[in-house]
Amino acid sequence: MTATDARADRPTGRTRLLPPLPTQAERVAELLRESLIDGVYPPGQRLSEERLCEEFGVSRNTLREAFRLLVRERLLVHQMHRGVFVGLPTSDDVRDLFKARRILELPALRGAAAPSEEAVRQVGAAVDEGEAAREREDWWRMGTANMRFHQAVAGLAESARVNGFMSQVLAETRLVFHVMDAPREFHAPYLDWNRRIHTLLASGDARGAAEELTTYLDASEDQLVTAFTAMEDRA
Amino acid sequence: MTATDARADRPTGRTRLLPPLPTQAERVAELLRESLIDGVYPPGQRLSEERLCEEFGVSRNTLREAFRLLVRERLLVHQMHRGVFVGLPTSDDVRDLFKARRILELPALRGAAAPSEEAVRQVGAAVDEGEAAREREDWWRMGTANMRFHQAVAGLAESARVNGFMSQVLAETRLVFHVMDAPREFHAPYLDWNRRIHTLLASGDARGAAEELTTYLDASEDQLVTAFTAMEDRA
DNA sequence: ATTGAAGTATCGTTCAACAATCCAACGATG
DNA sequence: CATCGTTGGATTGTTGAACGATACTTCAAT
Repeated sequence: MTATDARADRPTGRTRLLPPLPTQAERVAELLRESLIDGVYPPGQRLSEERLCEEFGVSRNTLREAFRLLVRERLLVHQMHRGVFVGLPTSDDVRDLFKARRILELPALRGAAAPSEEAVRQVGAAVDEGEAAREREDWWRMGTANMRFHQAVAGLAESARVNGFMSQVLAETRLVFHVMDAPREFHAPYLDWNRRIHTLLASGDARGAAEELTTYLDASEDQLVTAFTAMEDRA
Repeated sequence: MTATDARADRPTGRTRLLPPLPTQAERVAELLRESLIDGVYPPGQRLSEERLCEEFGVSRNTLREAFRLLVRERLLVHQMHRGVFVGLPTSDDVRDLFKARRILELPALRGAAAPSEEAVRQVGAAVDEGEAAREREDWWRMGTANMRFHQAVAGLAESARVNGFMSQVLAETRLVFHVMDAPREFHAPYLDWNRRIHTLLASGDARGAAEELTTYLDASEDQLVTAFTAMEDRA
């Protein structure tokens, strides 16, 4: 502590107007995160520090900072002296993810007795986007829209932290879909469910919407878990 | 990629028997985390890289890796070219934290129609510990026990991810208590509530337990928010 | 009092080096 | 032939120093 500790020792209380100007590590993490949910790196694969800091043009230390972030989000797993690997979810993980989704999504939907106009609109927008993508047979965007739908449902809780948790859960769910690469026909049947849920929600029947979502989640989990256990037994 | 790419490129599928052997950055993060929830560093204070890597005996790079972890947990906030600061929650944060707690705790409690013996036992243990601490007038452990109670309630969901989210939320809540340093009389009245909730839960009345918890959370939030807004207006 | 121009301390990032550790391949032993 | 040490190479873990970039303070000038 020097004589004149010049630096202010508390953060600006002002709410950020300018975007926080991401640091390099955060930018690398963002790029990696998108690559991961896009399935660029197959689940279970090891990510070489040497190769990636070459690829991104950053130093090893910066890359490692980015790794920590994604490990915390469970997109990567870290093994001492072995390196980081793309997450490889198991059927247990699938079950746990759906437990978390029930906890996060259902109360958000039920609690939406007087939901904000904007939040409901976002749910509807995701439904529209999904149906449009199905029309165009753009299966990738359809899957993305489905994720956005569930993100919007959790968004009804109007909580920054709940939103953060939910996006983590959904990112990990993307990994699940990549383990068994069958995103096409997987999301398609659920679009109608999404539409139904939104209709009930918009009409004020949060209760009914929650019931629909419950059966949705049950069905989706069953489908995934059976596919997973079959795959695991085969391996 | 050398001719003989020796390293296995997938993580050991086996569930961890040996503890993951924490890396240095994780150990530093753990120490810092405990210091933060213990209130060693007052909320809002800036944490100097130079001073802390001296204090912990690690290099700056390693310390920065630890910082990333805690920033992600919202215990620290990071400002570009300014450094990291201990989180300084506002009344808005308090409200958001309670939204998240309602989402996480209430469904876990309600969904405990057939709760695991062990999970309920842990809830009871936290209640016992709290009352014992009150007896001894050990206010610090009493506060800790109260946190453990709510962690155990969320634990009824039996989901690793939900548990992770909950411990984050509670760690941040500790920061809230440190902002207005009044942990003593704050937790005391809630112990009886905890006892009541556990009794109802153990007797199979999850519904009633959830109602008790609802009023608990409402009261606690009100108390905190009013204290916070008063403090904020004064500043 | 306000503005503006140094000065300084700290952060952001890179680089190079070394120790620790894991893994594959090899070879010895039964 | 199978099993078990040993060894060598590759990768990660961590450090220390360096340099540019930025924000805060100081102080002078208006």
